[in-house]
Amino acid sequence: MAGLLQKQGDFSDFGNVRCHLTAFGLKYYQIRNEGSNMDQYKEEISRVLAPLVSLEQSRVAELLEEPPEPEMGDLAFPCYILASRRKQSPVKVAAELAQSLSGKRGVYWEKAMAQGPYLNFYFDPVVFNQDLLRRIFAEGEDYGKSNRGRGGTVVIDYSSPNICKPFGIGHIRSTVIGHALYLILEAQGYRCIGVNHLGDWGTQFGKMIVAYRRWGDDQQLKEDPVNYLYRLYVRFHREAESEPALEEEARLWFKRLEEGQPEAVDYWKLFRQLSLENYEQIYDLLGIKFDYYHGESHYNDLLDDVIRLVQEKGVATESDGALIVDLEKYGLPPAMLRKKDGATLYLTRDLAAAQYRYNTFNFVKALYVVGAEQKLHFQQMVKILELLGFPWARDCIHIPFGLIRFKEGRMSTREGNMILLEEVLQRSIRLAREIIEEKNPGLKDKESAARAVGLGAVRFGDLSNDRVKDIEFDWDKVLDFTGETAVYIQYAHARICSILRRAGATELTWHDDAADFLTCEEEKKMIKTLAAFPGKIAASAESYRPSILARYLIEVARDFNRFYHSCPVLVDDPELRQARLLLISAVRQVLKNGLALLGIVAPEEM
RNA sequence: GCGCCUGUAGCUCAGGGGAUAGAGCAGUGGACUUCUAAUCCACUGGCCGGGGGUUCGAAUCCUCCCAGGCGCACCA
Repeated sequence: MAGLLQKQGDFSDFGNVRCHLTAFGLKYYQIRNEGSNMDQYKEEISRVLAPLVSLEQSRVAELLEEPPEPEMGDLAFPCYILASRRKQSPVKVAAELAQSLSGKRGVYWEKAMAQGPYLNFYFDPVVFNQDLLRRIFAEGEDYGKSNRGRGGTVVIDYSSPNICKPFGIGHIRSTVIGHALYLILEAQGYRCIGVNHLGDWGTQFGKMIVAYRRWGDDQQLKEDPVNYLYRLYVRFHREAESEPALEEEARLWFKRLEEGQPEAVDYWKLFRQLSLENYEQIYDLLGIKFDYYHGESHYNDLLDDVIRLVQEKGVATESDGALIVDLEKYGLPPAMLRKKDGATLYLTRDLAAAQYRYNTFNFVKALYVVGAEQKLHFQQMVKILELLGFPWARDCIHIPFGLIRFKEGRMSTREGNMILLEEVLQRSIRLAREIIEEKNPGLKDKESAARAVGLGAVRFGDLSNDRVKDIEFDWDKVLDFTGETAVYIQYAHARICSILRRAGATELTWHDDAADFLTCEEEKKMIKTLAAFPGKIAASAESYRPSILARYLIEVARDFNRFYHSCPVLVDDPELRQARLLLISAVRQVLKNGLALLGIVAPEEM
């Protein structure tokens, strides 16, 4: 077990330039459904209610909440705060309010009733359904989007693997979460810029050069570059335990690299190129793109300026020959910017990168989708940027995520104890292919369905849980396509497509009369859930948590499955049939739009 | 030692001041002559880590403790 833990340590160190992750001090705001139709409903109800309860209308709107059960209506006003003011029980207050509203209705709500300490409002279901479905049909692919970002630029630093190390399962979190945030923020009207901050600089290259010069073999490098480099890296650390001089030699080679010594630079270029080619295969498979591959080396020319700036501003001091920033006043340990041998560090490069990003892109936010274990690093970075007088320092936000860890004994790969992301993806796709072969042998394009399902499963597994929590890697769980998985959502989508195909309903147009037919419980619940979509995207964006959207899509699919089992769509009654076709078409739209924001493909057949 | 994160059903997790704490998996029992059963329905399963506090009301906020994880000057 100790051995395993050790391996885990190696692994996470390995995978980690930016690979694990969190946003400290982050408040998870409860988002109001800005731009969603719920606003109109709250607006109307709060306008009626405000004078009766002697509160500001906006305050009333804030207090309105959704009841836990559908029988309790659609929006509820809790009467507790009035109770203490009026010195009456909340139950009595609710009853009196209901009394004064009895027989009244609005455009959107049709009645108000007291239930215990709550005043519950019931929407007019026809108006509600018309409103919402009309909107979904009108907006189509844009349903759910908003323009809250107003074109502001958000720079998102994600994936960021370490050159010379294979793309392990540990890298998936930053890659997939970062990409989802990119898409989600884009849907909120931000201009997103994705940066892959490759770990292509640092003393590790000194180590690689030493290892390759000692033990390297051109032929093996050619055959399987990244794995071979990784083996050399592992070997370096093993040998360095008994021969500490290796470490010193590595530092020397990195120094040479920083000074531009040609042999060192040639090695570096070779290693970088080979690694990049490997990563790009995986990005292609995942459908992930970056606007810039600006690795750490990209900022080399700016490092002198950073050092000069911190010295001029008097924030840095010499200590034992190294250049550090004392952050004790701020409750943080000292941060080192230059080692005694003159070489710079990760933090130095990040300070340069932050300034570069601000100067180049003029961002409103710069997100760092990086493991939680680097929280301190980003606290130091932001504090130093503040000390340097940059007002935008507070817009640099660490989006942390938990580690992927392994059950003991689960992993016994011979070399290095690595699980390669590529292997995970391929296995998942293979399993999807087998299941499709078994369940739907007549399917035309099995390969693309298998890819959508296999890749979606892995992605969703990562996105559906709160990112701050550690994830235990478990093959059985990764390869389980039942229950709360992407497949569940994709399957609902495919079923809808199938019904629409059978009905020959390719071009559907919404008409308000259809709302009269969508009145059973499953339909009402379904429509209400669809109405929540824009608010869920906004909440995901605001708290940088794709899991909110992922969980919501499970709910949509679940509501659909319940509807599907109790309400047949292809019935004889032409009006009911048409109404249900319109409804499921709207569901399809939401599922498709939502999955797209998570980077998951929704096949029409599977 | 100091700091941060996590602790909810057997397992994996939602819920982050309000109405009886919810899903999935696992278990048991049902539902395919009917739109794909990768689905659905029912049942079983909880001192929400523990103690104190704030509040009309706490899984949720504060505080202390316990357990696990992650950090804490020449790695990234």
